[in-house]
Amino acid sequence: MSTSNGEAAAPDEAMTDAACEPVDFWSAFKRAHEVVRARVIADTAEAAGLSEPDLTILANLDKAGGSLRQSELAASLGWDRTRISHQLTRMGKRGLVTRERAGGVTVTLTDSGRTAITAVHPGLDTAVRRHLTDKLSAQEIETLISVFSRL
Amino acid sequence: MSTSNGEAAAPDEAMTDAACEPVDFWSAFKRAHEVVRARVIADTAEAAGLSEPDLTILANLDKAGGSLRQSELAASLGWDRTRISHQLTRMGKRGLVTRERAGGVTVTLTDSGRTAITAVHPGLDTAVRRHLTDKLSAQEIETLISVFSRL
DNA sequence: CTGTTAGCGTTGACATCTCAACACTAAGAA
DNA sequence: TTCTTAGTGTTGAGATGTCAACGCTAACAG
Repeated sequence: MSTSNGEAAAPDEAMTDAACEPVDFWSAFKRAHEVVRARVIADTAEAAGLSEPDLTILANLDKAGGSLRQSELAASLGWDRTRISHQLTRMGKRGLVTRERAGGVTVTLTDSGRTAITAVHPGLDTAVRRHLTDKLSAQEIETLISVFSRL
Repeated sequence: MSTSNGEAAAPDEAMTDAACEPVDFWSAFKRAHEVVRARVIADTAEAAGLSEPDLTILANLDKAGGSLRQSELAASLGWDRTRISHQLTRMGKRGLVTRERAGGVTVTLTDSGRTAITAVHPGLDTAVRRHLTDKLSAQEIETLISVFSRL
């Protein structure tokens, strides 16, 4: 409609032509991440009335058996202390987790939280397949794993 | 105990190397994106007293010659209208851009804004190379470009 | 016992992002 | 003209992320 200027504005062009500028390659990376993120969250968290950080915390707690030290949660996610603290405060108000002092602080799933993550978990795997891995060949996935672990 | 089959997957499965599950592959994707983003921003925007959204807006305005319709800015970035509006309000208060009504709204770099983006631009390219493309082989970059454009 | 140090978590202020609701303009239909 | 519709931008509220400053606890030295 408006971008008839033959150069800018079209990220698709930047992508197919990314070999020329590292910055365009980085833009394509950001765009791909954002697109997949939005689709996966729409199919999982949003469909269950949860936010993305809610889902991230709940999934990690569930994988660890239902409770974790707050610092371990932070470390396993690569999150800041204050970010975890604020997020758990919000989730506590909504009844998804509880916190108890025991040396550090131990975070535990409530029944409500366990119910929520149990309901979402299978859909999460399905959504990631549908929006990401199903669109890639086995060899591409291998390459990406190698690349991601190097960064 | 929720993951009765999560880690007990038969060894003969011999999945394509690392990421046993799509969800783990997705986590690695998110982590890689976040790591590169943090490093690039630290070396560019933060070093110049700008935020990431500041830098994104300024770079796009500069590439377009210094001014753009607000709606075109939003379209070229894939951002929401309200997001652009709030961000430009903040940047306007800091003297980086001006806005004028002309049918729609035209956004223009101030001298201050142009100075800022001009100072950062070369460092941006360098940072992306250092933290991203220099760590990848030409073939890997080719593969990633193909993957990103498919998503 | 007292002071120090380090680790862990909280809090408040502020920046950012999203959503819903509203306002303004332009173009076309009645 | 008047009404309607679409496109565009703003605003306010709430959720989220980041930073600096603070409080608490444990370990340890004096």
